[in-house]
Amino acid sequence: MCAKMSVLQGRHLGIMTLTSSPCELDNMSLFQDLKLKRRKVDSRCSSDGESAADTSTSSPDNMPGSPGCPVVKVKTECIRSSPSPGTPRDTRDLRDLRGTDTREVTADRASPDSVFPEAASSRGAEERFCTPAASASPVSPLQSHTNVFTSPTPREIHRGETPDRGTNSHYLVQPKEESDNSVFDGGGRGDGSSHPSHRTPSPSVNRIESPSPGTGNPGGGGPAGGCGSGASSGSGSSSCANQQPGPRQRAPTVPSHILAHHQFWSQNRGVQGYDTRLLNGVISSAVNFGQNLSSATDEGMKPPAQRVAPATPRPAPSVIMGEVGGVRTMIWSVPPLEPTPTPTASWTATTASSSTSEESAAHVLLNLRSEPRGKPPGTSQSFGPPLNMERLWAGDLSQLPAAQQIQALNLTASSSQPWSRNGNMVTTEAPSQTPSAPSLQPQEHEEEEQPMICMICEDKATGLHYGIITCEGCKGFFKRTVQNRRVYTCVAEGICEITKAQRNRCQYCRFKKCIEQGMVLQAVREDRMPGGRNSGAVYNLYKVKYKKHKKTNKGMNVGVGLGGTGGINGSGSLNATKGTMAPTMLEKHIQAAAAAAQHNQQHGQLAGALMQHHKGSSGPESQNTSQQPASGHQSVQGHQGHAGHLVNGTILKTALTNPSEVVHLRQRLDNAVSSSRDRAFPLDATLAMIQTLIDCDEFQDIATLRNLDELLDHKSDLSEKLCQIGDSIVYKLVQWTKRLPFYLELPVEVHTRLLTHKWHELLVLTTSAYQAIHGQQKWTGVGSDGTSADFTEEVSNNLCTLQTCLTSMMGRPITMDQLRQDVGLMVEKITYVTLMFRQVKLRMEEYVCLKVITMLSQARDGTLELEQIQERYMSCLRSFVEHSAPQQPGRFHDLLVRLPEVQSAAALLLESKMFYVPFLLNSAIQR
DNA sequence: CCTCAAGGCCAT
DNA sequence: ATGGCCTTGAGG
Repeated sequence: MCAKMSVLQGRHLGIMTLTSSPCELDNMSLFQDLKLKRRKVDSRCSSDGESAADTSTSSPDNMPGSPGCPVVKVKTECIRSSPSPGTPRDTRDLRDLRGTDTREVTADRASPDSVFPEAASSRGAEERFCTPAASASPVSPLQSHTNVFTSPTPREIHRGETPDRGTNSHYLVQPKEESDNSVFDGGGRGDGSSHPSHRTPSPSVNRIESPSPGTGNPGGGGPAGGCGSGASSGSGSSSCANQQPGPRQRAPTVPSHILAHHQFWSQNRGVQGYDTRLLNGVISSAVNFGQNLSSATDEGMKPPAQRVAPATPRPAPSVIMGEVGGVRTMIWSVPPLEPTPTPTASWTATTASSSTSEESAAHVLLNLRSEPRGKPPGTSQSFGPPLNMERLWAGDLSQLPAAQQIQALNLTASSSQPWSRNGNMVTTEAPSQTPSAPSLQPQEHEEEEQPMICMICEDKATGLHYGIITCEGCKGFFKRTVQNRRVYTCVAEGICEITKAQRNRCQYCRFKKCIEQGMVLQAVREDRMPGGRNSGAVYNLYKVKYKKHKKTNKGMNVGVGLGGTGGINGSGSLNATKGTMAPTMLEKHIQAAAAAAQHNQQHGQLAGALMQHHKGSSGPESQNTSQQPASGHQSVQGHQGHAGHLVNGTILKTALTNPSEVVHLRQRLDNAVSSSRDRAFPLDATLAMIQTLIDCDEFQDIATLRNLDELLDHKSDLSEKLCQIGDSIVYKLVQWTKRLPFYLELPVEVHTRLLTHKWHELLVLTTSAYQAIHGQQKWTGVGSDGTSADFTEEVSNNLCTLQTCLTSMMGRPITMDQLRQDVGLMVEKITYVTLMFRQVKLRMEEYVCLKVITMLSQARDGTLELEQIQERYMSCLRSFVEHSAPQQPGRFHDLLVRLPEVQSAAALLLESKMFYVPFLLNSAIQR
């Protein structure tokens, strides 16, 4: 039981109790502590081949080169698993540093350079990222580590062993903290001293000799080629460190559990904190479960009791923890010293210190006037919205500047000339790029071979890359970022200037600029096929652009009939085009089902109703069924390859630990042998599986607030109520997870990740389904025929309910206007989802399947295991639907295509942070 | 055959 | 990790 995770001793889910750490540690260090210990534990435990191999067979390019970078890098698997043919170029074998706590290693050295002076001396002229401009005083490694901590992406989850389960497989995340050789290495080819790589017009000049040393084989460059160093680095994360936060602040002595509790609810800015808390709660519970199965159902897992509201909030560093889309990123920044109560609404100080004020209470409850997410408080500077790369890789393209994405493909007269865009494009971000740089105007003399300027860094451009004119560096940077789904973080304010000299200082801002300037994600090929011209729309479009530009320079408007841009719809839902990303299992199903049920039009009516209220919120089903990623490449999952794994002890193990699940494993094995999608799911198995899900769902308990009367008592403390609700949500969701029949099939970490990613969708789905199924008694007058009048009436009803509840909770009236302004959109969206479900007459059996499917749908990082389980419930749902509603051949599809709407509503819930709203609505149903 | 925008390689 | 240089390969 080496992965005991003794640092986590949460008594129950609600409290993130980290008793093993000194109470003065802040959240950040606690979490870090946890991760580090966890990793050490893992390295000790990884006696099997995979983990060790993962460490020892890494490409030499991933070897740490020099220490001191304030970046905690996370190494991931090589996307292409071929071993690197080359030999290590760095003779220093630093592998002994791997698998150890970098913090321990680095903390002992006086200065990074003292260990590897040659590394320091080899710094290139061009500063690499992460290198503070004034790096005279090296940052303490420990301090540096706490600047940014990015936990591994799901992609980094490796099969191995799960010590705390005593099984032979683990999904343990192994963050490899390495010194970043990119920081101090001498690289710096972009210092200008090298020969410009500007492509001369005559290709023959460049085509000389060079029998490429390593590979030689032309085919080697193709997809089957070796795993070059460039491709070997997985999706890590890094950050720039233009600014270093001050030294860690010592916190006043506060009992750690109270501190943690308070910091979650009162300090974190909204959902991120909530996620983290959820995460920790899940981890705690899971560990409890793993350690003591017998107690899991009784003492250890009691619902959270009421807690005393935290005392005075301490001025701790602001920690932005958590994740939203795929990767957890933690940023530690020192808050402004002056106690400026930023309007960046949060549970922050207002919750604890101002709860006596009715105004602030309202503020807390309604989370009024919150600034855009991610905007650093105190910055009045105008710049583009923050780029959430996790969500970006999760397929949410809505945060991209849609106009610019389209602009990259749309050839309007004014903006189609990349040369001029460099100077003319009004981007809020990086407003002025070195004005001295010559802004080339193609105009009449475009045929003249003037050097092109990179639209990102103003280096010498080599042509059109991914949609815009860029240099080789930015081209490669963009390619690597997209290919590896890297997640960057800017520790400054996200407005770092990107020039040739400084482009490597902040990857986040560089990539952000790439996006803003119109580089096209979809142009990075998923299949990595070199050469040629994509026959896809993306390539054709800017091929046209380039050619037309060269030939006529006339303003032209190429119709962007680009299906691939359909993801820019603002909803961030499943239908968001994944571009280069392979469709998820869910999407495949939706597509397949769509093909079978194309004629089905039935819910356009309801969509129209919503559209009346929200123009621009496009119905998902209208798009997702027709879209395919730009490259039709789909990795064919080898089911057979996993059959052996299933046979190999899994069923036996399950039979011993969870006999009821054997039938499912059996089914899974069958699925592995022959594609389950085409097989009929036996009805009896279907019903059994569904009944299991229904039994473990506790629909009403999850969808409602039990103690609403207590919450409505405005005499009690508001923050307490909110804590209660939050505790309750975490508790219920975790309990539900642990009751799931496939709970034992997946490691705790995976469950944690799933719940962390999906909690808001699960809430919306549950509460909406509950309202759809049980709420009809209340509003008997509603015909549920999906008319606009129904929708309006439902929204009004819900708002009234909400108004009543919130007024009661706060003890002061809330106007409807205020309510509409702050939660109107969310309530409408949730109502829409509810009506959707009601319209299709959602059944309990279908709801439980959808819930599991929702939970298991991962944008792209889903493991095969997840997909298989999801597949199982897809088949289950389909089987049920086919049997229960044979007259509705399109029902299966109809149900699936509603999930993106759930996601969309959930996204609003996340933004509003008022996660209790759906519960209030449902509680009203009960009363 | 040429073009050129993909991806790969590999020294830094 | 970066970026200069190379190969690739569909399209013209």
